[in-house]
Formats: sequence, C-alpha cells, structure tokens
Amino acid sequence: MRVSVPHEWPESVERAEALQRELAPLVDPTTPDGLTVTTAAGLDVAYAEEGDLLVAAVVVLDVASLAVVDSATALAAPAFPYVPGLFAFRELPPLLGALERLSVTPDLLLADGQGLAHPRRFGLACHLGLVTGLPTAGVAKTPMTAHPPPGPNRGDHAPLTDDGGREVGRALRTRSGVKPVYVSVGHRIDLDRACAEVLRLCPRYRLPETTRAADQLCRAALREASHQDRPHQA
DNA sequence: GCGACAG
DNA sequence: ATCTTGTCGC
Repeated sequence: MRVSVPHEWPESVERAEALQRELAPLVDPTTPDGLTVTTAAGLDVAYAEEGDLLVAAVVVLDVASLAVVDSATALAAPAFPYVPGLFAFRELPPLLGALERLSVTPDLLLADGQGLAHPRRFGLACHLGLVTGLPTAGVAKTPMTAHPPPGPNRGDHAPLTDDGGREVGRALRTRSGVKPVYVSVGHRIDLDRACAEVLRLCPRYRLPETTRAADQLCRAALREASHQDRPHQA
C-alpha cells in the first residue's frame, strides 16, 4: 500500500511533543459507516542488541480463518531515541517502510502500543492511523494510564482514564485469569468496536494473532539481518 | 516539586 | 526492546 511521508521530522523532544499536540485533534475516534473488518494487520518492531538497527514487520491476516494474506518487513536505523511517550518516532520509520511493501490494504491496523491512552492522547496507534488514513487501534502489553482491575473472565474490561477521568482506553481481559491487554483507539474506529475486533483476534492467547505473527516475523527478520552482518566462522 | 512512564 | 532455564499448570 502507498504511504505518504508524514510531516517534518522532529529534531528534538520538544518539537516531537509539540507535533503530537498539533496532530492529536485530527484523530477521529468513530467508526466509518459500514466498516467491515475482513483483514487485520499486526505491526511490531524488533531491536538489535547493539541498538543500531530496527526491523519492522507487518502481517495481514484474514480475521475469519486467521490465514496469512500478506506480510512485509523493513529495516531502519533508529531515527529517534526511546523516550516514554515519544516512541512512535522510533518505530514509525521502519513500520511505514514495511507498510509500503504490502501488496494489499488491510481493513484494520493493530499497533503494539497505545492509541489515545497516552499522555498527550496521541500514541503510536493514533500516529499510524493519521499517516495511513486506515482504521487503527493500539494494543499495549503494559498501561501508561491508571485503571481499576477488570473482572477475571475473558471479555471483562475496565476503563483506562486520563487525568480528567475520561475513558481513553480499556484494560481488556482476552483470556480468563490472565493479565489483560490495554486497548485504545488509534483512528477511525470506536473503542467498543476496537475491543470486539481484538477479542476476535484472541481465540487462544493473550495477545492478538496479528501481534503474535508480526512479533515472530520481525524477530526472524532481525536474525536474518544480523546473520549477514556477522556471519559465523567461514 | 518529584517520580513514573508504551517498546 | 533485550539478556535468559527450568518449571508449574491447563
């Protein structure tokens, strides 16, 4: 799929935060009429130990069968340091590279991290959503926002709230008795729908199959890349 | 004011 | 994110 270059690239933490504040109001937290999610893409990034290489992967699954429809990877040098709240600027370059190599356009993007459940209400999922224009949601493994614990069964959930008490996401139990995941809206999908789609993609494990597939692929691609840089003896 | 803070 | 073995449990 085609992905147009975002905006100017921030050269400081201050500029990056300012950019997030500028873009946050552009997020559309509602679902387009008639949205049908037939395919969903998982996105993830693996880091080399030396910290000098990032490898992104996107895997598109047919939601009904969980069959892989398409996938792509991309390498990139880190273009921004890891700063909590700004990590989209670290992962966006390789992720957009991988998206460009996709031959299909997914109906939904699931990012590994927060969407609106972010200090400036503009996490990675929101950024990805605005850049691609696609329905996007964030599924994080750890929360950035306060939350009461959800009930113990699959499907139970509790609101993630910001300073003002507004619901910016949900702690969603995808497997009974297992730590929940933290779902928040990225762009062009509402929270109820996002949670429903995440549950559909979690028939067996805590994390969505899309995320698991992308995680597996970027790790394999990283192994491949390191192998070429430092081939074994002879 | 200080600390904590997705991956 | 990454470094890491075995182990308890469904």
